[in-house]
Amino acid sequence: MAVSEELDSLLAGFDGGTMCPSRLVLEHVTSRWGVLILIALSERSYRFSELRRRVGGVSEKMLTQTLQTLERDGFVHRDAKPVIPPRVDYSLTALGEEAAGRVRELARWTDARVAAVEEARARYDTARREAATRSSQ
Amino acid sequence: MAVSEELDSLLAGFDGGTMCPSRLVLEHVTSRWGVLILIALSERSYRFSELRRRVGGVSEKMLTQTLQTLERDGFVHRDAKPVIPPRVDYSLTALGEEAAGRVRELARWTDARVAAVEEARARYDTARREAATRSSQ
DNA sequence: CAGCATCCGTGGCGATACTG
DNA sequence: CAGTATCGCCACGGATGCTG
Repeated sequence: MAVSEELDSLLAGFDGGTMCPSRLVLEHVTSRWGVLILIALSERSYRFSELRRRVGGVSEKMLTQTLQTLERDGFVHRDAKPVIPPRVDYSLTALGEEAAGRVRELARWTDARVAAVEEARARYDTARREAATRSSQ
Repeated sequence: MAVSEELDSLLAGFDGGTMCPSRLVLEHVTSRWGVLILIALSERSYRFSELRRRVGGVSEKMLTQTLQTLERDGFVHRDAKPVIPPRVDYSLTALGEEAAGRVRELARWTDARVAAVEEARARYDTARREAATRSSQ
């Protein structure tokens, strides 16, 4: 229904025998650290360790790895200045800004709705608990 | 900068000692199968095996697991009819529709931009290859 | 049909050590 | 400082078999 027959290949997961490319891209963008890195870089450009501090809990390895994936996909621009000590600035490309905009929308919505989600969880948990005690009687 | 100091706790990852709740919710919504399930259910309601066919590549286990997470978070409504053979319909709640809307936006954008991403990858790969041959000379 | 339980492999991810 | 390289765990997720 609706207006979205164009997402068929994404949902199908295959594009004539091989893995659907758009699903791969979507997984990069929605990956655990990809989301947070895109949001951080949509604020401003960051140096490597700045970014590591900004995105709480990310390991050095995952930061490197995710940045490389995002750079390869054309979302992130890596500017390595040939100085000592090394200095590398990361920023979003035009493509990255477009993606980050959507991701931020989702993140902002999530942030706004956390309370509603936690209420739903409480209802779910008590409902399950009551069902459990009832069946054990 | 910009308009988004409200995402600070999300980026920090911690909310006064414990894991930030909004990050958990975001991870559920952006999880590998969560994204695709939300998109599918935004078309219409689906029965379990219907949904399994609609979302290509998802195993029965992951479909069950992801649906339970989304149901607990209040995104998905589970309607189990007491009939034989069993029939269970899944649909989005109002909260789920809101989330799915954002996710769909991202997915549609991704679908539209796959070509640009693949061009970026080609540029990245050839650039790296040239750098490699140059350093091996 | 719609699950749940179990086993089990892969790789995501963190921790550590080393380099330019 | 900004990485690369290596090791190792365990959790995500697939395959199989069983139940109401």
